Amino acid sequence: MPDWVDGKVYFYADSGPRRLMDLFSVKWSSMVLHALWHWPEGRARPGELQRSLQGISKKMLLQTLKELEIRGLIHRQVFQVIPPKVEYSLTPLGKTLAGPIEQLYQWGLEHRQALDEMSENRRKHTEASASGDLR
Amino acid sequence: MPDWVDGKVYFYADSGPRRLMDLFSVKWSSMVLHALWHWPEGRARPGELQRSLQGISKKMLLQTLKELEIRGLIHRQVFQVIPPKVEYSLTPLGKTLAGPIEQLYQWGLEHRQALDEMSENRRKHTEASASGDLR
DNA sequence: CTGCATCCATAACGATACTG
DNA sequence: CAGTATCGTTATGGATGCAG
Repeated sequence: MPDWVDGKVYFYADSGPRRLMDLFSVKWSSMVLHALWHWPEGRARPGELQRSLQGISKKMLLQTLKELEIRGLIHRQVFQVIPPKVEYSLTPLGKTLAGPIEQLYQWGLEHRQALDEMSENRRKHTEASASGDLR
Repeated sequence: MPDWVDGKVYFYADSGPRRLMDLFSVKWSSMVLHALWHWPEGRARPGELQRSLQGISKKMLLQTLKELEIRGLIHRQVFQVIPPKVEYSLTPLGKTLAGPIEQLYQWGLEHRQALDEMSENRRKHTEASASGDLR
C-alpha cells in the first residue's frame, strides 16, 4: 500500500506506520498493551503489571502507562481509597491495536528457536569483531 | 498464550516476543523489512532503499541491513562489478515476519487520524508541563 | 556506489530516594 | 500502593570523512 514514485517507495515520511513505530520505541509499550489485553477482566493495577513484566523498572512502567494514557490507548481509573488504588485498561482504540500486536507476538512464539539462533549469531559476530584485530 | 502463575502473567522473561521487540528497538528494522517486502522483484539496492526511507541516514541504513543479515532475515547478494552493486532481499524467514509487520502497518494506515491526535495530545501535554509552573 | 570508522549530541533506561 | 524527581550510565542516531 505504499505510495510509489518513480518506482520507489516514498512511504514513510510522517505516515501512520512511522508514528506507530515511534510509539513502539518506548521499549515496553507493546508489552504493556499486550499484558492488559490478556489480563483477566482487562483491568490491572501497576503493582501487578510490574510483577508480570519481568525486569521492568517502576519508573519505566509508570512512564509507559502515562505515555499510553496520554495517547488514548489505555484508560486510568482512580479509586479514592487508602492506600491508593488505580486500575488501567485498554480503551476501544487500544483494543484494536492489541490485535496486530498479538499477531506479532504470536510470530515471536512460533519462531522462538529462530530468534534464539539470531541472538547466537549476533553474539558470535560481535565477539569476533571485538577480539579479532587488536595486536 | 502467556504462562499464568498465581493469576499473573509471567510472560516475557527471555521469550520470543521479547527478543522480537529487541530487534524492533533498532529503529528502522521493521521499515526496512517492510520496504523489501513491497519492493518490486523483492530485491533492492542500498541507495534505492535510502531514497525510499525518507530520513534514514546512510549509517543507520547500513547498520540495520547488517543487523538483519546477521540475524538471517535478509540476504545479501554481491555483484562483482565496478562500481560495486549489492542487492538485499528477504530470506524465507524474513518473509514470514513480513506478514505480521504488514498487519501492524495496516493498522497504522487505518488509524492515521487517531495517531495524529495522539501526537497532538502528547505535544499539548509536554508543553503544559514545560511552561505551566515557572512564573 | 557500498561500506566502515570517528566524533558528538541526546534520548532511553535503571537505581535510588522521596512524597502523598 | 501510586507516583515523582534526580542522577549517572549506556544506547541510539546523525554528520562527516575516508576507502575499496
